[in-house]
Amino acid sequence: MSDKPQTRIQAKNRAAILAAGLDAFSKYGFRGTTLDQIAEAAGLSKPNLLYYFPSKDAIYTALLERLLDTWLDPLIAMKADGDPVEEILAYAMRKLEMSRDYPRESRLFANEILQGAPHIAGHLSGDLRALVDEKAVVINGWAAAGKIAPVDPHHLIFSIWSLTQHYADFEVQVNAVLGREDWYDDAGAHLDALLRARLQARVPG
Amino acid sequence: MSDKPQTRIQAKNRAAILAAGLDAFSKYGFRGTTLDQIAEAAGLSKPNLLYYFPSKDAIYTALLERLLDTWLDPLIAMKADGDPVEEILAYAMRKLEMSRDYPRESRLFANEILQGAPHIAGHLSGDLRALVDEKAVVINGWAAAGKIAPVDPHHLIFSIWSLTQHYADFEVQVNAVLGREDWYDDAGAHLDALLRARLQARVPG
Amino acid sequence: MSDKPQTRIQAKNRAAILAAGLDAFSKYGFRGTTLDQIAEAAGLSKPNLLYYFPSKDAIYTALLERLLDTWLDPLIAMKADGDPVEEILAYAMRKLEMSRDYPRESRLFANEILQGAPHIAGHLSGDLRALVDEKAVVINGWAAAGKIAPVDPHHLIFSIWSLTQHYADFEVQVNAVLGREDWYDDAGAHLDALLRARLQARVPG
Amino acid sequence: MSDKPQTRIQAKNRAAILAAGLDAFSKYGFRGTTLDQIAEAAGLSKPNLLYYFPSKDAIYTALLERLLDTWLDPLIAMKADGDPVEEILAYAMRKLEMSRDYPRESRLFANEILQGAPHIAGHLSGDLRALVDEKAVVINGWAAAGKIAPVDPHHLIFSIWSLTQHYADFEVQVNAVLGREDWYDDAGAHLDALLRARLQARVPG
DNA sequence: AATGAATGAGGCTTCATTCAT
DNA sequence: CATGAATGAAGCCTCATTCAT
Repeated sequence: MSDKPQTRIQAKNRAAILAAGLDAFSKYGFRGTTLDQIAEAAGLSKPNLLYYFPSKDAIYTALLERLLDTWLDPLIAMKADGDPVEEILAYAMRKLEMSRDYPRESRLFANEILQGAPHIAGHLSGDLRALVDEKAVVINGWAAAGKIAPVDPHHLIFSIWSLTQHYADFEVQVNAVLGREDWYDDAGAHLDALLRARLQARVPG
Repeated sequence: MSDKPQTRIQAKNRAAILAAGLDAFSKYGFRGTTLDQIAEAAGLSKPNLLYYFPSKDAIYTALLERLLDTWLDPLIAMKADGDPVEEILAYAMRKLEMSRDYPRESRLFANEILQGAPHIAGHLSGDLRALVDEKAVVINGWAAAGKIAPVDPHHLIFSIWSLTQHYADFEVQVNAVLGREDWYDDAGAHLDALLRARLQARVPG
Repeated sequence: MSDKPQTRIQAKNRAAILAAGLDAFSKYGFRGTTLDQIAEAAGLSKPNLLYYFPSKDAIYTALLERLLDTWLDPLIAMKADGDPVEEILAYAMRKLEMSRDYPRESRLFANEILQGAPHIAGHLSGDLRALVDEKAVVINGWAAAGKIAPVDPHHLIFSIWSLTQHYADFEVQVNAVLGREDWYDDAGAHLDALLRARLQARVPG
Repeated sequence: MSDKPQTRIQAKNRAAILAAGLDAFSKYGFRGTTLDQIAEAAGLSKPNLLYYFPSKDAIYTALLERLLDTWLDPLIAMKADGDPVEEILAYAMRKLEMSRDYPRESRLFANEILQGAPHIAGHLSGDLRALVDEKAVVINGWAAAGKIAPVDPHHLIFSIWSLTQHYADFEVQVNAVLGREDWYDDAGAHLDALLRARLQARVPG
């Protein structure tokens, strides 16, 4: 948010702290993470760490804010003037990619929500809700135009969230059940088929 | 596991502790929960609580074990000799009901998995994997018999898990985005349509 | 001390408690021993144990008193009218036997003294001192009569105590250094030779 | 072991902690000593104390290691090329001096052994045993050369240990029985006579 | 910009003892 | 005689944060 001018060393240390914090918070949760862990992983002493961020909570909040900055980008990128099915599928695929490329961020977010979203409740019922409502209008428009099968747009979006984030948030379970870790392409194909079938379903009658 | 005979007071207090523990652990995670919270909610002093369970971990583990005892029941109940589409949809609906009726259990499980499943890693790659593999054979059989569209059975099961558990695990987000809490029927209808479309899809060509 | 009439079961349980207490206190010290340990080893519930002895301290004190009842017997048995050298040597041998036969009692006593003798300080400067002084007179008499070499009687008695109790109190060290546990006869022979040489030493001149 | 460079304040506080710990552990044993006691005596807060030593056990272990570093020095100093009787007597006198000058260390050691030597069992059957065996060879050599009377060297060493350490470990008893505390010279004279008589004894026949 | 030192609050657990039956 | 239930006090240790330099 705030863009204070930073020296190079400041930028480097702040980045190291955030990286270490992301690692720890996504793995152990807020309470389960200690400043010692973060300081150690960031290569700083604890007081020095607190020179960059005033408190543990500040690190966590900074991570969450940074996350929210990009978390919605894939949905924002879904444009009304594209091909409806492809737009929706592209959105789902972007989300799946994020689960692959940024699983820690996904788990950080999941943790926050699980705990009741204490830090971002406002964001959820504010920015997020507004964006989803806006995209719901788009989706309803596509359905009204006969470009996709009629569908509850909110729950469609929830479905895309859950289907994709699952691969990051429940990664250990996926790995354990499949017995291997190279399942990404299969997941993508499956997701494509699942959504495509639904969006192109003929209305009975 | 071992069912020692318990006095009435023991049964009552153990139940109170487990109830309080479920509440707290599902909300704050293992580390974020304190024995004081649990003791207070259970109406016991802290040492008295430890008279019934030897440690914080023991409470958590007992909850997890109790959960795992029933967690897989819906999947187990999916029978090879029923109507394929209806069996799968019934399974999904049972899972959705569980998200409605036992959201704390779902969040407890989600928390455990998010942290890397430290307590139940063995269960995941043992019992769970075996059950899923077994059901995958059934699903593949249905597809081979032309009763459902060909589908990756493992990822289909993951989809059902994620789609349904999402409503428990991300409940605050769902509520915030929808602005209301009576969305259960809509979710069910959406889920039904989504899966039905996929299972009955005609293979192109 | 107090000889209250006891039922058979009372006597049995008191004995079991004292046996278990001796075992534990001699091994872990007063603070390092828990009532749970004693109760478990005695085959009683903790409240039941406290029915027989009102407190942990009472068990410890009872053991100490029982010990003191016999602790001085070997010295008491050293008689002025016997053969001086043989009387003294017999005393030393009786003490050595006690180290072999009652090492836990010896360690219990050593522990108490090491801690500053909080429970038996009075006994030390009372009964014990009187007895030692009395025997010192006897020893001095023997020396004056030319039956043994002149010797400081108090320090002679200290020597016998330390030389013999060492084999009980420092048993693990003795075993570790010797690499075997069947050293009792050697210790006896050594002790005999050591004291005999001193008592029969010709006064130079 | 590792001699990390320490700031002056570190050296001071570590020394204060070790001094306080020695006092307490030698008096009350490991279990009987509390961190509060040590912290209070060292003039530090409890968490600050734990800033210097990671645990109660670490303090105890550090004390024990420091003790073992010098505990054997008197025996090591007994040289094969000196006068046998004087070497042995000098050893005994050095040990007696240690009982006078470092009684707390002696009691700390006695406590550890009494409890079964949980921290230093390895040392006893390792370093200690090797050293004693080595000196036993020396003593046997002296006896074979006719310089001292034949004697079991291991038990001779045990005798010296017990006779001297007794004055530290059982100090309260010695004081109580003698009714005074200035007995050191008498003890030395007695010890000298006792050992000298044994070492110079003519073999009968 | 950085660190060594310090601490108050709290967390889990133990334990001697008491209460009620 | 005996036990299940309960507790207050204390013990070890952790941790976010502050202080001093």
